[in-house]
Amino acid sequence: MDPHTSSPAVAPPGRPGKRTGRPRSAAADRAILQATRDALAEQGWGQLALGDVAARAGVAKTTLYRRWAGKNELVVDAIAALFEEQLELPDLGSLDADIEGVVLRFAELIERPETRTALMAVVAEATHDEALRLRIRDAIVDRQKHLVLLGRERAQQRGELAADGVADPARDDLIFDVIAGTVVHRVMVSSGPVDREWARQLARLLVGGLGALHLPPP
Amino acid sequence: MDPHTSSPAVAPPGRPGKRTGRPRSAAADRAILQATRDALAEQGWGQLALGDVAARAGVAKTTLYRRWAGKNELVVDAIAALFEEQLELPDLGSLDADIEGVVLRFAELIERPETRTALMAVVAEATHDEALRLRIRDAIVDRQKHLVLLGRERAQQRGELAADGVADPARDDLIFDVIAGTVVHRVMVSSGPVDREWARQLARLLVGGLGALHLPPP
DNA sequence: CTGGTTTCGCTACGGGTCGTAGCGTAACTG
DNA sequence: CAGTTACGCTACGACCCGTAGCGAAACCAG
Repeated sequence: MDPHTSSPAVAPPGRPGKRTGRPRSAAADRAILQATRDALAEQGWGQLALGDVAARAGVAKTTLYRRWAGKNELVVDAIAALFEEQLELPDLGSLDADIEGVVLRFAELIERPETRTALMAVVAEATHDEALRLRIRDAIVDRQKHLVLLGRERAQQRGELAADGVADPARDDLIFDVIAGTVVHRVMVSSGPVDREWARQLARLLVGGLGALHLPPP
Repeated sequence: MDPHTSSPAVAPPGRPGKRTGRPRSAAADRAILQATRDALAEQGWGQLALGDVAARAGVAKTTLYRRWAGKNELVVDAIAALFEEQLELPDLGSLDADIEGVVLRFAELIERPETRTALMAVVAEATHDEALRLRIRDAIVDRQKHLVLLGRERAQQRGELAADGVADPARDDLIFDVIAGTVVHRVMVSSGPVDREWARQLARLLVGGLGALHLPPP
């Protein structure tokens, strides 16, 4: 009972309850998600048809509907798989270089044709779907944010940033919104490239501005 | 010949060619665009049906299709109308205050329920539609960008920013991506409020970082 | 007033996608 | 072996899309 709560790409909870009957094909999961990404890249969100995805994956349409409730959930999982791997970022030695690295890594993901069309569309749908919003947060946003927090901790250890005794989540949120939002806007709206030079400028702007945050107002 | 090239909300080119026959109802245009915004706010992009929009507007479905090619174009015009009015921004006396004002004005538009769901969805669709991308640029993006450029010019006149002899469009683009992108990300992804305090922090970060842009690399 | 032109509302339609039901078969478990 | 669950397949009603065709309405030139 209660189907398509699986979302295998997000949370395969190793519940100890012995499952009986024929197990779900993990190969089918992978084929469906890959077919979803292919179709997204070729046709975009608007033209994406689940029947077509099932056909591409070599799977019956009913099989797809047994695992995902609809277009939104399927696409979130398909895209989230791209964000899964890269959870770490090499220490590049300075806050400036770390920000530059994070920016380039973000852009690397967002510039993919599958991600471009899917990410914005799913966020738009999430406006009227609380569950979808949480799913996006867990599967995508929090993973991005982790990289930003990682960079801040390193900078504090290096002494580049004042290590306040108390955490400042509001400032973390702001920095994250600036980095992620700027990259997304650059790619999606301005349609400009995110190359090393652009990333350097953004990093310089941020590092220069970070010091001004805790100063008293003039 | 060549229907729905009108887009009356964007460009009513006063072609001197005398039009004969029954003129198009301007009231119908307004009713359709308003009905589109209402339906967007209530149901979101995904559930938006053009037949429903026509019914809300008290207009035949065929009338709607004579003026707009499809969902994408209609929604762009419906949203663009919200961006039309506010082309100016009062001079608040300092770069810091001006940025704060621009941020609050952006948020004011983006936080509306119609805009939230429509803006992202249309940008997603524009990934595979060059004409739509240009339409969005003309109707929405350039108007936002104008505010940012206006703030920069004022700051240069005040002497807050060095008035280079040569313009630096790359820097303007960066600043615009930072402001607009950060606000959008804050509202759409982080789901956080854009209040005066948050705007103040972002403005402080930007003003602090602007000076570092033209320094030689360490 | 008359004829020409364009828009309007209305109805109807083919085509595509959605999401589900039903059935027989395949895979795995005790 | 029996029990259980997933699978492929077909079929279906429901919905929305976008267009065609019609007669009526609104405007303009003569």
